[in-house]
Amino acid sequence: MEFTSLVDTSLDLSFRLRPVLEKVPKQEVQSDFTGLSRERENMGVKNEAGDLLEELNRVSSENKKLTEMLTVVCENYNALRNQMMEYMSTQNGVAEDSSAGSRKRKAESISNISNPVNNNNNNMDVVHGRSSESSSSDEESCCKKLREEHIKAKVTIVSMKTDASDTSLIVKDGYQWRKYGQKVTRDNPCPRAYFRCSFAPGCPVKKKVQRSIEDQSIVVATYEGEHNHPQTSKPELGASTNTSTASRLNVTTIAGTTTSVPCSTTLNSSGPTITLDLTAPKTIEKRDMKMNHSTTSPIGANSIRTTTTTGGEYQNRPEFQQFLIEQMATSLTKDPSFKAALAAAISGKILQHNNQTGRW
DNA sequence: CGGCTTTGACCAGCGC
DNA sequence: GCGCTGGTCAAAGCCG
Repeated sequence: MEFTSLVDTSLDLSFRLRPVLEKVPKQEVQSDFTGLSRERENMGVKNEAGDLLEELNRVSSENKKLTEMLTVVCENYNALRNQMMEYMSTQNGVAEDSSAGSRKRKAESISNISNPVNNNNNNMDVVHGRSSESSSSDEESCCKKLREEHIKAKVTIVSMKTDASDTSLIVKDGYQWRKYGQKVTRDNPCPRAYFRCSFAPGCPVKKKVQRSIEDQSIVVATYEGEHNHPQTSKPELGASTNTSTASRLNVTTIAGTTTSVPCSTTLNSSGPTITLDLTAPKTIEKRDMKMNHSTTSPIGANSIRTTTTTGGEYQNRPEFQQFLIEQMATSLTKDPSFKAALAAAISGKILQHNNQTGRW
């Protein structure tokens, strides 16, 4: 799935404004407004119209910039993704993930992925033994990098704001998970929980969940692999959670307390990052809906950030996309400045229509 | 009783 | 080779 179709982050901020702007030259709109103000002989209205017009122009230009930036981002992303897909398609004999098996089998599987040539020459390896290994060290190094890239290509990171007092490490994402381990890592005192998808026996997807060291109210889930089965239930991001133990958990969000960046799009080295508020749509401000190509916006309360290296499976969910669209629409309609701009555009449209028809 | 979580032990990879 | 670290296993216990 193309990123552009993944989430329509163009926002179409001018989905009401653009037609007006395109059909009505700015100068014409301005004259319409000044004409309107003259007719009413009301300076206050004139000033207000001027402000609205100024705001409209500002929003329009901002949207234009955002659209251009997004276009560039999407083009770059799709180019990279196409390259990755080409590489993936050339990887013949990519073994099925053997995570459910022993580590030994896993190692063999990785070997098959990374070095199909050697795999096809097992006899040679047996014959030449150690010399074969040493002579191919460079090749192994290269394949190792490719293998890492292959794995990373399936990695999706989702960070979710939860109640800091909640110690559970559960993210309800529509799938059924079975916890198989927990570990305290060196760089983070908060334990990391390991989950496997338990819905389908052969599903290779694994998930690591750990609280952010910077903000322990943020739960970071790392998904590895791709599901080979449909979603088991509708995700309830930001809500009380997990599939199997939801009744025992209380991962709640703190609605209405955020001053975060609710919806921004960033681009890191590995792909686009979408940061959006999933729990407090009323707090979204239009000025925050700018793209930042160099940094990831801070995650405040009640926000969720998803980072996909290449087309992670999570954002591919129709529910998630619908959620994004609804969030964007809601945030826009809640924005006073957006309303003002929209009102100005509608007024301009009405005036244009009246001018064309010659009646009010 | 089956499925799940917990948790200590084990193993492999990596750096020194 | 050794120690550290992350990832996984598997036995024990819990829960519906």
